[in-house]
Amino acid sequence: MTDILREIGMIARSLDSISNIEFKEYDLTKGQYLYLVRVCEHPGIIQEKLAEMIKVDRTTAARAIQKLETNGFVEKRGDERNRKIKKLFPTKKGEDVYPVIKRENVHSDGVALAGLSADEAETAARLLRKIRANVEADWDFVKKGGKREY
Amino acid sequence: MTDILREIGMIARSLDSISNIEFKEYDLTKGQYLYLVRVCEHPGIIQEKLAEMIKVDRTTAARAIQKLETNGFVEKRGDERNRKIKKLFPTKKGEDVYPVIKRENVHSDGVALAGLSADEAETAARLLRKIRANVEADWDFVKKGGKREY
DNA sequence: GAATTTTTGTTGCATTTGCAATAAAAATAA
DNA sequence: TTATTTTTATTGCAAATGCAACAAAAATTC
Repeated sequence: MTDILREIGMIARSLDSISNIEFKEYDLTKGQYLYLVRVCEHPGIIQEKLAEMIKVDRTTAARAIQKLETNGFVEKRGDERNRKIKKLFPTKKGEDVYPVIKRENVHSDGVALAGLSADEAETAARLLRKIRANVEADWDFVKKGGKREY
Repeated sequence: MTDILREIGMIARSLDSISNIEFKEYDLTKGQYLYLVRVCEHPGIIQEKLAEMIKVDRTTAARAIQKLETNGFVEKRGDERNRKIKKLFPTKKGEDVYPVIKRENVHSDGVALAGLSADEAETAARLLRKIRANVEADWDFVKKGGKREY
C-alpha cells in the first residue's frame, strides 16, 4: 500500500481548482476547459467519446458541451450517414481560447515537475500512463454496472 | 511537456467515480469518504485543516462535514481554550465504516499499480509526493488570491 | 426480413461544489 | 490597551454533477 491515490487526488483537485480560477476571465466556467481542449484536438469527436476520454458521466459531458455551444465555443454538426450522432467542432472563439488553455496547462505541467530530472519526469509520465490504463479498465467496468470483488 | 496533468486527471476522476459508486451502499454520498477517512486518522482535526488537506474549498468541506454529522458519521466538539474551533471526531458508526473505505482504497491502490514492479511502485509514490508538494504550493497561492505569471 | 441489443442523446431531479459575503473569536500590531 | 489582521465557521446564491429514465437511430442477432 503506497497510497498514491491520495497524492493523485490532491494533485488533481489542486490543478483543477487553479485552472478553473484562471480560466474564469475567459468566460469558461468550471470544467469547461477539459472539454474544449479535447474538441480542438479531436475535431468531429462526439460527446459520448469525450465523456469516456475525460472520465466523466455521459450526462455531465452532455451539459458541459451544451453550455460550450450556448456560449459559442463549440458547434454541433449532424452527420449525414449517421443521424444519431452530433459531431463537435471548435468555433473561431473556441480556437482562440485554445492556446490560452494550452499555455496554462504547459505552465502547470512545468510547475508540477519542478525539481525532477528529465529522466524522472519521463518515468513519472510512463508510470502514470500505465496506472491510468489500469484504473480506466475498472472505471469502464464499474460504470457499466459491474461489481468489483475484493 | 509530458502531459502528466491529463493522466492524473483521468486517474483521479476514475477512482473517485468508482469510490462514490461503491460507497453508496454504506450511505456515504459523493465525496464524503474523503473527509471521513481523514477524520478517523486525525481525530480532533478542524474542518479548515481538512479542507487544506483534501484540497477543496473551505465551504465545500464545511457542508460535507455538516452532512457527515447529520448522518451520524462524525461529531463536532467545541474546544474550551478556543471557542472558535470545532474539533471533529468519528462516531461509532464512522469508525465502523472506516475499514470498509480503507479496504476499498487498498484494493484500488493495488489495481492502479498492477503490472508495476515494487521498485516502480515506490518510484511512482516518491515522484507523486514531490509533484503534489509542487502543485500544492501553487494551489495555496492561487486560492488566496495570488495571480500566477506565465 | 424481423426482433433484440447497443449506441447516442436528452431531460428531470436531487445533490454537491464553490464564490461572495458575513460574523465572531483569536492573534498580532500599534 | 486598543486597533487591525488573521483564522475559523456559516449562509445565500448560482452552477456543475450524476443517477434514473426515456427516446430514437444504428448495429447485431435470430
